[in-house]
Amino acid sequence: MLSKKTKYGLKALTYLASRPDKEPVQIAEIAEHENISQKFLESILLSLRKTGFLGSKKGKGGGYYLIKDASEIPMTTVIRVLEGPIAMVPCVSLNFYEKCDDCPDENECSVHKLMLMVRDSALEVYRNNTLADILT
Amino acid sequence: MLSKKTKYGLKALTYLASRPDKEPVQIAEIAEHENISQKFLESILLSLRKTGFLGSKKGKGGGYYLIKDASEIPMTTVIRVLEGPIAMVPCVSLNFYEKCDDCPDENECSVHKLMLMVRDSALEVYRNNTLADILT
DNA sequence: TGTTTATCCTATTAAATCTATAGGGTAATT
DNA sequence: AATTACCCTATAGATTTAATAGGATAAACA
Repeated sequence: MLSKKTKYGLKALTYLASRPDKEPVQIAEIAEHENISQKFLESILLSLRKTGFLGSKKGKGGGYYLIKDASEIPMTTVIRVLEGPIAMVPCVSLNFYEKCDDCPDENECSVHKLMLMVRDSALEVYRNNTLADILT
Repeated sequence: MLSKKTKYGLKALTYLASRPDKEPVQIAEIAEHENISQKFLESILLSLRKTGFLGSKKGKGGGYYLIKDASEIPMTTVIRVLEGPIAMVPCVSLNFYEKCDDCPDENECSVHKLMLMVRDSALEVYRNNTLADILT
């Protein structure tokens, strides 16, 4: 299940990307427009800034804005920052690999085999779509 | 993230499917072979029996066994029974649909648009693979 | 320079979900 | 009758997620 954090983060990025100009947008405006708890959104935008997706400006007329063009923001990196691993089990994760406690041999594991295919199919979608592609 | 329940359930089904005969296998044997808590596995196998994947036999020589041939058990149904919805958000789920509280219009939602693609790609994998296909 | 605006940051709590265990009941076999 | 092994409910512990609280910091503007 997609976390609210990821959902809200995506919505916020979309809202910023659909803006005609690149002027800073206040948290309050995004929160109201997307029906998100303002304080919760605040922490999400903060992490998106720290990971290099957003810039911010303090004081009057301040807010958040996209640093890069929406077409240069692939979904793979957005999902990994907000949601974490794309893989459903750590043993098939490219960026968050971890061995299973049980399971002596991954190559003999049916779950590994299946989840490898699922990961690849999800990865293909995320790699083929940027923020610009999911604008409505 | 895939739940342990799904992981263990899949492993148990695989273990039963890889058996040469269709004789009942005891919970204890599966639990030991797959490194699963026996009591936890017990509840998982119970639900797999109730949903029609397994048969069981009590008393000495008893245990669980596959009712159908592994090649007739599609991953879609296994995943839905063990894990729940295949979709990552309820608003794109075929079998567990639910409208989002926020989001006045699904057709205008970028998350919806993206997750629809992800669901379809996962669905294709699950539909094209039966229990027989993931045996190692 | 002081007030207002709005982001920045840490800590904490509330809620939900997942994982596992406890403890006994029931049915079949020998 | 004794043993074996599944059946079933309830509950506790652990982890994760979602949200809130409360103030610190920095920029704009009169």
